[in-house]
Amino acid sequence: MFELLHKKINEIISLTDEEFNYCRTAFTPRKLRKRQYLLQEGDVGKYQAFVEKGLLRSYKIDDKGVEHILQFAPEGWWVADLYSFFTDEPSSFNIEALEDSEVLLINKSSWDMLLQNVPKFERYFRVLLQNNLVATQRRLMGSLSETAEEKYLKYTQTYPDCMQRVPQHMIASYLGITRETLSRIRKQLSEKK
Amino acid sequence: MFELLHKKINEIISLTDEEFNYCRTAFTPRKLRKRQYLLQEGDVGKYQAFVEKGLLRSYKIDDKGVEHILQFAPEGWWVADLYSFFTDEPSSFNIEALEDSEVLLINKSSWDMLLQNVPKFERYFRVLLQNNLVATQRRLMGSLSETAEEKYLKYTQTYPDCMQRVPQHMIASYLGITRETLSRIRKQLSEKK
DNA sequence: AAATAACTGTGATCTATATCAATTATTTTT
DNA sequence: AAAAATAATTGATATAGATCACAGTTATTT
Repeated sequence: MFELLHKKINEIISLTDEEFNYCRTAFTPRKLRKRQYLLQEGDVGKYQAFVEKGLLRSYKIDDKGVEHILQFAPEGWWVADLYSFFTDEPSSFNIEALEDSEVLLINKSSWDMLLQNVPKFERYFRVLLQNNLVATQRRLMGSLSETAEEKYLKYTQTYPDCMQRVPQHMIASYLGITRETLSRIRKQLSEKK
Repeated sequence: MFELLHKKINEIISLTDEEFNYCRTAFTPRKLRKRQYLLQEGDVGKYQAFVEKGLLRSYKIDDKGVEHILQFAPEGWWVADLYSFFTDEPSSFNIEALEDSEVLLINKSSWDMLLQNVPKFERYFRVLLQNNLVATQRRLMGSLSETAEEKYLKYTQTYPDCMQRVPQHMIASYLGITRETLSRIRKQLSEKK
């Protein structure tokens, strides 16, 4: 159950067996069925989730009722509403399993304890955030400068595995375009090459 | 020279005098004249900069030659190309002073030493990154769901001080719209109210 | 295996914002 | 204070992508 987490942590910091055994106790495993929600808009995002198996997405619904996907989280990724988690404010995000999934949940107090007892974890999370920030900045710059087609090609090339597991209209929502536009782009691409 | 940095660090972690004195040695002060560059596209971003005085921006130029502003950095903010800083790859960003400014620079090896000698800094940077990530995610979601007018109102309300110090066409570039569109939006807003 | 629900494709039309082009402020430099 | 550079405004026109509407597929559920 904790193999992938262990492996991922080890890529960034090295833990003694004792430290990792303590770490285990901080998490609660949970299984999710396809379409099950880990967090719904309006609730407080009490957990950060590490995905051991399956695939989740976090998204938000705007004033006009349109969904916008912030993140897909396949195996080995973290997903949460960080703002809600750290402030205890109600979340504006939804987090939903797109496949039957297994996640490891950590709540705020366990997380605080973990950092206190194994300070190396400050570094682990710092590195994760750093990488996530760089990727999010790229996505933002791209969303301001690229055409719909460029975005589509970029993300299917960057996350080919993940994009294949996800329905097209969600890819569109992730890219910030409509499903109709994405459908037309795919048609064009298949015709020209 | 180090007052603001000291104050800002203290908001997140508490340092002994000894620790802060060590911290000082990690930074090099630098004055920048208006329009002077701290980093140019193609060079490696060797420093993270803390702004003690003045105002900088980081931006990127896309394939069509259009500028896109990632960040304005007034007093108390950090600015850098994190990707280039951590990987030593050439940067695709430019960082330019928009006013005469004073910054504190820290290079990679000093930064590594600082984290090694004062591990509390892991937490300081983790918290900075966390806040930055949340803000960048918001900006991304906004860029996908809001109209040009909504974006304009949101950012002038969120950063009123900063937005007033910056020429209009740069606000437009930050929002991801053209200067013409911004000009028309401002006209409408001034007419209707 | 039907029935239902979820997803994808395609045409017709609309719209917010971009682009192009020229004019008028406003700063900055000499 | 004039000249030069930079920034902002305004009009006319173009366009990428949105919206609407419906038909055809593919998955799930009963």
